[in-house]
Amino acid sequence: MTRNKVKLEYINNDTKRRSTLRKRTRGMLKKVQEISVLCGVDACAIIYSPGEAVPQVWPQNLDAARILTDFNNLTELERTRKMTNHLAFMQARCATLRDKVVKKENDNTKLEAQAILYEGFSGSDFAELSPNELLATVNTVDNLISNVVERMKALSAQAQNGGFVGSGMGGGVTEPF
Amino acid sequence: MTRNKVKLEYINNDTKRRSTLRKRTRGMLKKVQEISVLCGVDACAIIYSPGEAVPQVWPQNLDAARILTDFNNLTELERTRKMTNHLAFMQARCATLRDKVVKKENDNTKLEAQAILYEGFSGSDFAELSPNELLATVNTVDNLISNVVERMKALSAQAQNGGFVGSGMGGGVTEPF
DNA sequence: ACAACTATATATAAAAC
DNA sequence: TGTTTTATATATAGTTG
Repeated sequence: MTRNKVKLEYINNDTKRRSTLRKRTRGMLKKVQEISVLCGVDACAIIYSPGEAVPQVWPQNLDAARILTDFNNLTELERTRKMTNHLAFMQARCATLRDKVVKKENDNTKLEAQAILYEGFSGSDFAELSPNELLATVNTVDNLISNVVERMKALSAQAQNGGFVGSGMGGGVTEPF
Repeated sequence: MTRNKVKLEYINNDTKRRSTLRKRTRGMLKKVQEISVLCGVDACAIIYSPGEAVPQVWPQNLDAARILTDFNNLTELERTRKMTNHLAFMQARCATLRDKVVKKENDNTKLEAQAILYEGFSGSDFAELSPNELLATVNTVDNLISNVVERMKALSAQAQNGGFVGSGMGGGVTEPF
């Protein structure tokens, strides 16, 4: 990861892989020592190198054995509880995100419908619309009609004779639904 | 070991030590994963953080236990592996959803901008419309509806079952935006 | 295949938020 | 107290002997 950046995947080249393993093992063990000294914690690393009967371990003394034993002595419950908590957390988070996506999708559909409508005014092609877009458009149109009707009512109340009101409403508007 | 070089000895400052532990633990676990993937070896690290009942371990599933010990309770292993898989799955899903939200948000912004633009052109505040303009609008809406109906017919002929056509028409129409 | 060397990617201490 | 940013030390990929 230095001269070239290296992808995180199994190194097929035998020589390279072994060289990398050697170098990184050294590095790892050094880091384990550092964290343990700097922070005063029990830490331990084990790396199985192919061909080596005994894995590389730090710390090299029997402290390692004690650390491992401690780990194994953790009850199964303790170990799995942490995982469970983590899982529950992730699930909750996922649920939230899902809701968010749904909401965004809705907003989106409405905005698209609106855009389509406006485009409709300027003569866009309905043959291109998908079923969902059509439905959204229908909704928008309906809303538009409500607005128009309301406006007309207001006007007809305002102007006593209201002659124009009866005319335009007819056939096309309400029937197809 | 970066802004300042740090001596390899116990860090007395509480805050610093804890911060260092957190950061280095992350780093360590990452490196364990890397060596294990790059070189295809079994590797495992355990770090006991004060205050945490359970040590930080990589790999996070009980493969760690397999690496550490010879115990082979297959049932237990299987069970935990499932949880681990599930967890990994959830994590991936969360990532995807997060991306989706971002994307939707972007789409949304664009659409909003578009809507604003169109609105600017057509100045469509209905309370402002004159009777004549209303009539024009009604006609336009009428045309829109014809176009939509035509398109729906085409689609319902195209799709044998035509399930969508019947569904959304009624109730949704009144839903305002 | 290994150790030493270098150029670069990473890790991370400290600062900023 | 935890995350993000920044400057620097460290780790290490590719190279050389």
